[in-house]
Formats: sequence, C-alpha cells, structure tokens
Amino acid sequence: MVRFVLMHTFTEENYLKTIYHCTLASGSATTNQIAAATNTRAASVTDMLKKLSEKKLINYAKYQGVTLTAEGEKIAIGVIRKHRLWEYFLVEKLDFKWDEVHEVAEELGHISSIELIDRLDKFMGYPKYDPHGDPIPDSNGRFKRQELKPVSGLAVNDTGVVLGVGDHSTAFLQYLEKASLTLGTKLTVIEIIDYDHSVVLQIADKKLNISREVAKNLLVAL
Amino acid sequence: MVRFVLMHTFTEENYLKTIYHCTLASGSATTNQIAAATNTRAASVTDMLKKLSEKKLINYAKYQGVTLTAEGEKIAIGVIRKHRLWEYFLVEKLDFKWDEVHEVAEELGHISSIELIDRLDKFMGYPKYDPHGDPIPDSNGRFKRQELKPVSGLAVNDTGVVLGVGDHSTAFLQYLEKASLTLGTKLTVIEIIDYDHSVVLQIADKKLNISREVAKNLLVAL
DNA sequence: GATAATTTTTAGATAAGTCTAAACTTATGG
DNA sequence: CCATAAGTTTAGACTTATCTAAAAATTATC
Repeated sequence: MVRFVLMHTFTEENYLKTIYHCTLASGSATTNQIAAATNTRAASVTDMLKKLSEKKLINYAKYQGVTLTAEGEKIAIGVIRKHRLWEYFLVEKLDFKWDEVHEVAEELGHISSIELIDRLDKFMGYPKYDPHGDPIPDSNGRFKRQELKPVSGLAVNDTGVVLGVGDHSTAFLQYLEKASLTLGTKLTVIEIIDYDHSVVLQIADKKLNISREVAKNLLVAL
Repeated sequence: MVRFVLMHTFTEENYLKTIYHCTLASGSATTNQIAAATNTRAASVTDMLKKLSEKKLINYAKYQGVTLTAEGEKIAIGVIRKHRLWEYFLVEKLDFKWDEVHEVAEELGHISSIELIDRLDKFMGYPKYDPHGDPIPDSNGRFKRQELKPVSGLAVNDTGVVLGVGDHSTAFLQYLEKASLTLGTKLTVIEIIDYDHSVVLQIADKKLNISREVAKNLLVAL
C-alpha cells in the first residue's frame, strides 16, 4: 500500500493526542496521567515516551513529564481534526446522538488519508465546532479557542449560553441531554447554594438545580 | 473500550475477505494465491490459516487449500459490505473518482461498528451496487449476484450494457474512464479480430477497438 | 513411476506494543 | 532532613503478525 512520507502508527498518534489533551487540561502531561487516559500501565507509557522522544515528537526527560514538539503537536492536532470532523459527520449526517459518537470517531480518526478528511470537511461545509462544542482545526491546523467559562465560575445574575462541555463521558452527556442542557441553551444563575456549591439556574421559564460537579463541566459564553 | 462479542482483528478479516474473493474468482483458495493477494509470504499465510482454522472460520487441511465455514463467510461478507458501502460514499458523496477509492475504503472497511455501517447505508438510500458495479450485501448479508458476461464472451452483433469490471486496478479503471467505457455504457460487438482476439465495438456513433485483455475484464449485461 | 519442479509447511527470528514485578527518583511530612 | 509514600523507570516476558531459510509434501514431466 502506498502511504505517506511520514507515517505514524495508530498507537503513536493516540499517545500524541492524549499528551496534547493532558497538557491543555492540566498544564502538563505525566506518565500516570497518560496511562490513565489511554487505559494502559505506566510502564507501557514510559516505553512509548522513549520511542516518541527518539522520533523528536515529544520533549522528554526522565521523571520530568513531557511536552509536544512542534512536529508532535502538528500530528496531534491532525488527529483531533479528524476526530472532530467525524463526530460532526456522525451527528449531523448519520443522526447519532452526541453521547454515542466518541468511540466510533476514535477509530475513524486514525484513517490515514488526508485527502479523505479534507473532502469530508468540504462535504459538510467546513464546520467550525463539533457536536460537543469543541473547535475543529482547519486543514492548516488552525482554530480559535473559544473563551468559555464553567458555570461554577459565574456569579448570581450572570447569564450565559452553553457552548461546550468539560467532560465528554457518555454519562455526563446523557445527563445534560435529559436536563435539556444542550448546546445553545441560554441560562441565568439565580442562586448559589453555600452549603454544597450547587447552582440554581433559570432556563427559559424553568428553574433547574445542578451540582457543583455539573457546574464545573458545563461551559458557557457570556 | 467496549467491543463486540465476536471481535476479529483487521488482519483476520482481511484474510477472510481474500479467501472469499479467491474462491469466487478461481473456485479455490491456495496458500500462494492468498499470499499474492495480501502481499505477504506463504509462510505467514500458513500461520494465519492455522489460526483461522482453530477459530472455525475456515476449513483447512494441510496442503489442500481452504474454504470458508458459514461463520467465516458471514464475516467476509460483512467486510465486503462495509468496503463497498464506503466506496459508494466516497464516490457519490465526496466526489472521489472510481479509481481512487480502493485503498481508503480498505481502511474504512475495518471500522468495527455495525451501527455505523447500517446508518451509513440508510443515509445513502440503501444502494445496491458500488461504483465498480459490484453488488452491496444488505445488513443480513444478502445480495444478488448479477449475471454478467465478459465482452470477450460475446459474439458479433451482440449488444450489452457495461455493468461491472473484472479487474479493479487503478490502471484498468483509468483506461476505461479515458475510453469512456464507464458503467451504463451501451455497446455492440461489430467485429472480432481472429489474429489477436481483439474486439471492435460500436458505442453510440463511435467505433472502439479493445484488446482481448480488456474484453475479458469488461463485464456486461445482455 | 522416478525424478524434478512447485507448493506448502516448519523452525527459528524479529518488531511493536503491552504486561508484572522490582528498582529507582522525587516529593512530603514529622 | 530523613523516612516513607507516590510516581516513574528498568528488566524480563508475552502476543500478534510478520519474515527467511530449510524441510517436507504434492504435482508435473519425461
């Protein structure tokens, strides 16, 4: 089979993507974080870090955690672009629900052809955001990060529009679906309960009480 | 990751599909045929045949060639269904040419989700044939084989409509494209040259001379 | 029907990615 | 500021799918 000049395995791509996400989420990527995210053991991660380091895709010093090199980040963003475009396709064209797409997109996101993904992008009209509100990088890897705040960071009387989630788990997405807290929902903070930091929201003409946990993972634009 | 009860690797699926195609094309599948088709060595094929045999997916006796069991055939047809539906998608929705889709579809055809493929099928309106005229099995694995004849089997004055190809190589497909011998083309055999068995065709108001090689791989319905 | 040619299988090795268990670093808390 | 906990790495082993080289079986040829 004819392949590209630079081919990386499914596994390598997965590690790079995971490192990208960890770095974004917590400012750093450690062996244990990566192991937890990829559902492997720390020892396996260390092996792979050495390999990626030799290929100059990550900056790695023993016991010091890792960061992506420019090349590594490029690959990670490419995988994320594929993943998010496929999620968009699954939801918008094939009528999957937003909590059903992750696993399938995970597989689809590693199909190697760049031509395929660029044509898919065109077919769908160059969407800017995936079904969870995450930005889709363009074919040059560029995308603008949205300035979103967790509901837990709002004050009483603040108003926002739900545009993203901080937790992509099926359980959380199904909870939101059931509570009608889907993307685009406008909400106002009515009250913050001192005792447990839960938040009372006004949504259209209804009131809804959400836990601190939910408030932290519900992202809004003001 | 949650997977299916019966999971088979990418590689196993590929062997099963290859065995299916070999059996169809030549009535049997031998170690060397499979090795040629999968671009591996005979020794590797033997190893895999043992493995597939243990899993009861093929009937295998040393030195005797192989056939698929009912279960093996079911899997093979499933992979073929996926492959052909993706080819259809690539050509009809993403504007790939019919000679560009094989490799990409090869990768896509191994995405595990059955839900995905059934929804894709629905999205495209349950197509019956792929871009090369090959029938697409339905979700139960059923499909009707078309009764197609190679042009080399026609007699002078016979008329037919191009509905399939016996060679899926890029080179052959590009040749047909260039010669305007695409699916649906109506043709009549004007003359068969004794010397080299080449065939002179009447297509609309033009005459076209094709070699025996081409005539063998151009399939028509009468 | 014996020998040669072809095909297939066995034996042993390799590479990728993973694991467990043990050893080693770094961080933390009296 | 040392002892222990937490986190990370090394060592050695396993699995899958592949390979080459050599042996064995089958088929073809004279």
